[in-house]
Amino acid sequence: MVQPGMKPLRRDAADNRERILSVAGDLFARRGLQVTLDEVAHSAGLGVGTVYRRFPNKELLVEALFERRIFDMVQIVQDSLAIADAWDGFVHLLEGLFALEAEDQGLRDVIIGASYMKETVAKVKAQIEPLLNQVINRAKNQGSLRQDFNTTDLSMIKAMATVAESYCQSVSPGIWRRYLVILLDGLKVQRSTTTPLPVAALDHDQLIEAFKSWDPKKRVKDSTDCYRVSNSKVTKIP
Amino acid sequence: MVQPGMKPLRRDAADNRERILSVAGDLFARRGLQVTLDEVAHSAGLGVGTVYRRFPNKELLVEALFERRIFDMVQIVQDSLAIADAWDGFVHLLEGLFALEAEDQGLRDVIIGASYMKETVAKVKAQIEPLLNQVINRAKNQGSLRQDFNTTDLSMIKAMATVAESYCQSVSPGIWRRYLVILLDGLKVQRSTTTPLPVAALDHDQLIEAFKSWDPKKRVKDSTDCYRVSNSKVTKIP
DNA sequence: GCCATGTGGAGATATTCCCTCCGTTTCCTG
DNA sequence: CAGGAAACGGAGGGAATATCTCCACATGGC
Repeated sequence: MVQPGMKPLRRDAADNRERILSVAGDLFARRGLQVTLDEVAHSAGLGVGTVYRRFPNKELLVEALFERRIFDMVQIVQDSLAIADAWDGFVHLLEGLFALEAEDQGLRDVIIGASYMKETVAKVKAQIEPLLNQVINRAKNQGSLRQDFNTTDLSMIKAMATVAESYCQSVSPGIWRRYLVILLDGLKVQRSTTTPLPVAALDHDQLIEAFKSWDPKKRVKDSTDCYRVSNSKVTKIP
Repeated sequence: MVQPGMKPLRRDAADNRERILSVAGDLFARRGLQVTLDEVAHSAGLGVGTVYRRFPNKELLVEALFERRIFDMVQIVQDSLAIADAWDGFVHLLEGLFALEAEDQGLRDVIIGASYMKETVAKVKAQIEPLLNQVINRAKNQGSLRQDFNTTDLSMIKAMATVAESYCQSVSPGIWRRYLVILLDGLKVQRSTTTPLPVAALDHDQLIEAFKSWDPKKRVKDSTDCYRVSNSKVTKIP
């Protein structure tokens, strides 16, 4: 990230920059891009001003964090096409794409919201689209994926698996896989039995807990790592 | 709603009250409880002050609109239990509950958010819960619903069907039924073929359109009916 | 025609978020 | 170790956005 013609950052500044990226990545993953840069600064044990010197505005911080990961999508789709069995390829596609988004609300906000990194996202989506169609049609032609499945269903299925995760992330991260399996069982043309579910359901108390954090007003000020900086020493506060 | 000991409202005031309820119901259904009372007033062709005299605050307006519909949930669950075939009862349950919520974002906000009508919602949920378990267990014992289905999955499945609708409501209302069928096909223990989908998928352009309205910042200022009031005459403006 | 009842909508109040500014502190080089 | 360039902290400016109040003015009904 250090530009060619620029002096390298002073050591403390470079450290802080890294910590900002790390903390922001955490917070965005947990609570989405709605997290304030003020809050990022606090969690990193820094003042807001410091964050804004390193990343002149929120957009640029978001770009620094997500640029790469957006292009990961392309790789996933290509990998899926390279898998010999059409159904396995389809499953690989869903698992790959959903994992990216389900486990990082920040990335989700970038990809489905139209506020940050519009052009990059649009470019990648356009690049991916024909490949998605190939994966889907291959599975339909094989007779494993239901005929009435449409390309646009992909986005909806993604939203569906993802929303389950977003409700439960704090309580049982990775639960989206449970619901993906149910969906896949619904997308297969025929099957004689159910596929075992890879993750346990929430229990009653967990469900209650999960719903609590769903109130938009009380959006959990989830405690991430917090740092304190003093005398050139950085300590992590739990 | 006219309290026993209170004078009835003047005719114009009574009319306006009705129009407020009707307009607010529409707007809340489409865009959720985030709709401003200022906006409700405008759409009804009235000033904000008028709305606030009739409903001293937003909470009370919300209650006036949704009190009944929340109790509809109980009826739906009871009906499901009365259906002879266990699987049919289960399907009836999902269709009934999801229809309520999927097609009215306001009601959804009341039921899942914890901001309005907390006590009422909590009471109804508590009342319903044991019945839900009966519906589910009956279907599992019958051997039609997958054994690993848990009561808590119900909330997640509901969120899943509902999120599809909330993306697409403006473009293809009722599309949640398409995804409910896919989910049901995934929840059945075994099946030899897929169940026909009751609603068409979005086409490519519709998907794009649907995603546009997903930007929280540009949340569609969807045009509902608007009224103009002058000389005691109310005209509807399209 | 009178007046209790109802109306409009500007704006007070509160909150939230992005970002700037500048007095102070820290690093690093000579 | 001293001096200057670089970095830091965090109060607060400014822009949105929402809820709700207030009161001069209009209206319906007796």
